Parts: sequence; structure tokens; C-alpha cells
Amino acid sequence: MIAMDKWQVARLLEEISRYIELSEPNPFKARAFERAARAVEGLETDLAKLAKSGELTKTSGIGKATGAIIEELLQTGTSKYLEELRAQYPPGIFELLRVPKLGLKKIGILHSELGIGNLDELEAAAREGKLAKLKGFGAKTQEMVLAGIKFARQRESRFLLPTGIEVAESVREQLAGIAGIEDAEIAGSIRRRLEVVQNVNIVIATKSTEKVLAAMQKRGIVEGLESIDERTAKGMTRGDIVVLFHFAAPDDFGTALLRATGSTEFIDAFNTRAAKNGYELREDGLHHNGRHVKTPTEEDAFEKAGLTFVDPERREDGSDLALKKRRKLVELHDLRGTFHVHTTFSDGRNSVLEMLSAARERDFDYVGLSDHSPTASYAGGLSVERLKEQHAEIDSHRETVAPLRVFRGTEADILGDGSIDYDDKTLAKLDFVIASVHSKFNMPKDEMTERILNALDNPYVTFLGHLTGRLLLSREGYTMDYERVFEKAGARGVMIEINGNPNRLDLDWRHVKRALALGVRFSINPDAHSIREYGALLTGTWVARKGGLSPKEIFNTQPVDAIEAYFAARKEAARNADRR
DNA sequence: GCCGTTTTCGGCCCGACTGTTTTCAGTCG
Repeated sequence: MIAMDKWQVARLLEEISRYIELSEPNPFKARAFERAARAVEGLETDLAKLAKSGELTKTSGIGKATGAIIEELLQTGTSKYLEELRAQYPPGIFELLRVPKLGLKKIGILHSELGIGNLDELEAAAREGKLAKLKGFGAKTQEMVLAGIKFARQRESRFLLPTGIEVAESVREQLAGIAGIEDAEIAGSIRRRLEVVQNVNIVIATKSTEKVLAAMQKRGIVEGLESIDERTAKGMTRGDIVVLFHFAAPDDFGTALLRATGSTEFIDAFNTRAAKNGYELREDGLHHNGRHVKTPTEEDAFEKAGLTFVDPERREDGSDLALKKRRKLVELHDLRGTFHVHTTFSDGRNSVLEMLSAARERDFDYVGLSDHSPTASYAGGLSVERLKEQHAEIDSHRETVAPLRVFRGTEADILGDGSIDYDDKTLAKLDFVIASVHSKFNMPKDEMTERILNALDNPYVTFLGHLTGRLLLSREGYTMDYERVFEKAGARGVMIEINGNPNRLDLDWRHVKRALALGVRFSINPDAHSIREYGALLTGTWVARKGGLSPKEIFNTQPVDAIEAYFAARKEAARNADRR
């Protein structure tokens, strides 16, 4: 029998909740299953043991019905109720959620009234004007749906960087056993660590392209693999991800990797500079005054052409080729601690102790907890009383997690007028304050700019959180005058967070250069809502590297004493600040 | 469906926004 863990059980409870919301007028029934899922996730004791003892329903949020379903899931791996719900709807029904502004209620109506169960059917019905006639729908909704379908489709063939890396790694691993392949490396925008990517590029070093290609086809490394020219082959994986293979002789592998990594702009800049030394990158390798030059590694290509090596992340344009020395970019192991960590006090999935223990296991010297503020009620923002309780809990764990040092913070909402969602007295009790926008995203540019500038005037603010507010592949960032924001942040010593959540990667690396020039310092933060999400520090590091940041420009590369002294000094200054 | 209790049904987290309404429902964070 399949042993189900609490996370899998929670996923299935969520699925039930979604189905219920499609058909059930009472929204609280769906919410009850949602709550049960949260309750299961938050369990400190083993779910299977708890079920065995018959005390499941003693957990708040789990009642008679949900308890029985959980037991059934644990015993059989599925639930009759869930199977019945699944049978009532087409399998692709939830793909409709990818259309913005379409929620489960509207999807439920579309299915029951028009039998719509996927994007194609939705598009056909909207084009025929059938949507506008439904109750609760209208002409505008119909238009919005059509625009939304376009939006969803555009994003179909684009995917987030971590997905790209996972797919690319898995394809590369499959190449390992093929005779004749001497080396294989991931290239393209994935190697450049672009936040959203469109295809996978892999460079293969081999002396017998045809033989290798045949072996790859035979093994079914990807679907529909076929050569598109002498040196390139193309296939698909996971349904809709295009994989390009670039073949090169081992002696030309460096040049091939360089060219396949791009960007086009960088390669052009490379060639312009190399030409001055008589060198040229060609499809068939590096050439010096028309004669072939061996470049088994990428470093060889840079060196022979007389150019400074540029890390792949920095190859969006040619600017770093002008540097005399290779840029020293920050690396994950440079980080000594981090901030912006949530716990079960607000919307995190792990307790204070779990998050602290995980930070210690990662060998951090320090970590700063920051749950939401009261206005973020949907995320369980902390009242002043709850904040006090959290402080007491943190204090009770300090010895347990030593030598890890714990800082007490908040991720406080920047309210509509730019004020911070706690009073000064409360803020003064914290070691640090991350100020973030979580509401009223669609303000006009001027208003949003003033709002952020106002927040920067609060002397207790230490960091600006996920400044642009973008959600990759789903939401554009806020409009604001970034120049003015960076200027003021720099002048007031407020750091800007580089939020490493792969859905955000915010600050956008494109802003980093300008912010740095205006005196802004950065902190790489995970915005972790679970232990696993400390992993976002790696993705955050990529953003910093893409922005060209070195360890000294990153706050959390500093030792704990420096951090503590900085917070203390800043708080002291805030207390003394004139705040009329 | 769950919870709590003012023991057997009423409330459940909420505010902004938008479109469809003519006072509200659905979506989003």
C-alpha cells in the first residue's frame, strides 16, 4: 500500500475543496476542506499515528466528515467522495483557472450552463457570444475572458527558471550513458539564469554527431527528435517544452557553449571586440585570421580572443566585456544568514522552532523572522498581542537553537497612504522592519510613488520587500518612479530586498545597476513560508549575480555582530528622529 | 463542513475592486 504523507493528504483535501466550490452555493463548505488541509499540514505529530489513535477530530479544523475522508485517504490512497467529484467534471476543468479573473464560481457556472470544460471550449463559447448571456456575466466579462485566454496561451510555452533547470538537468542526465558523447552542458537562457525561459539548450561534445543523434532517437530522450541542420537537433519534452541540442567537436566545445549560451547581443559584442584581435566566433569554432583555433573550454575562447571572462548570468549585453578583471559575483555560500521568514503565526507552514532549527541546519549564523502585520488579515497578520506572544516564543527557543542568532522582525504592510501597519511604539520593539505593499496594486504611478516614498520616511523601516510586486507569468509589477524610490532609499539607508521566491525574483535584476549607483544596499531574502522555501536563497543569489552584485554589496554576507550593531544603531537613530 | 455554545443553530477573515447590478457577487491578495 502507498504510504501517504500529510502533504499529499492536504493536496487531495484542497482538490475536494476546489470541486465543492464549483457547485456548492455555500462557500463555507469548501473553506472547511481548505481549513482541514491547513490543519493537516500544520500537524506536529505524525498523521498516520494520530489517525490510528482515533484522535484526528480533536484537531481544530478537522471534524467528523473530513476526519473520515483523511482516514480513507491514508488507508486506500483515495476517497470515494473525491472520485465522485472527479467523475462529475472534465479532467481539464481547473486549467480554466489560468484565465485571470475567472474563479471557481464562474467556472462552475460555465460548466453547468454551457458544458465548458477546457480553454478551447471556453474560447469557442466566448466568440459565439454565449458568455454575455449568462447570469452574472456580461459583455465586458466576455471580452475579459477572451483577453485572458490569450494571456494564458502566451504563457503556455514559457516557464519559470527552476522548471527549466529541472527539465534541462533531467535531459542532460539521460545523455550520460550514450557512447560517443564526451561532454554535455546546459546553455541558453537557462544558463544565463533568466527568470522566465522559453526553451532548453544543451551543447554536446562529440566526434560522431550522426551516431549520437541516432542513439538519442532510439532511447527516446525527448519526443520527436529530428535534426534541423548539420549541428542542431530539436525535440519536445513534457508536452510543450522545446529542447535544442547543439553538437560540436570536442575541440570546439568552448566556442559552441559560448554561442549557444548567448545572448545574441553579448555574442555580437564579443565578436566586435574579438575582431580587433583578429578573432571570430563561427559555427565551426573560433577562427584567427581565417584559421581554426582549438577551444575545448569556454575559458579558452575568452582567453585566446584576448577578452575577460564574463559569467553566464552577465551575458545579457556586452557591458562586462569592457572590464579589465572578471567581476566577483556573490555566491550562495557567501550568505551568513537571512531575513524575511514566515511562521505559523501568520501564513507560514512551519512553526517558529521548525524555521529556526532549519536555519541552524543550514549553518546560518543568524535568521530574522518576519510575519505579516494586522492589515494583511487574509494572511493571518499579527495583532500587537500576537506579536508579543511570538516574541516570548522566540525567546524561549534562543538557547535551543544557539549558536544561531535570532532577530525579531515583521513584514509590515505599506498602507494606502504610505504609513506602516504598526505604531512606532511597536516598531521600536523590533530588530528590523520589512515594508511591503500587499494591497491597492493599481494605484496611478504618482500616487504609488508617493506611497513608497512616505514609507521610506518612517525611520523604523529597514528593508523594502518585493518592491516591484511582480508575479512572474501572472502579474505585472506596480507602476512607480523607481528612480525617485532608489534615490530616497539610498539616501535614507533603507535596503531593498532581493526576494528569491521563484515566482517573484523581485527586485528585478534589471533595476539593480541603477539602484546600486544611487547608493542602495541589498539583502537576499527567501520570503520563506516553509522550511523548503529557504531554497529561494539560491534563486535570489542568481538575481543578485545577474544584477552584477558582489558579496560586499549584500547586507546578509556580513557577520552577525555587524548585523546586530547595524540594527541597534538604526533603531537608536529612529528613536531620536523627529517624527512630527 | 466545523465550531462553540447564549446546547442545536448561526457565523465562519476581510477589504478593494470590478462588473453587473439597482444592492450584490465574484475575484484577488
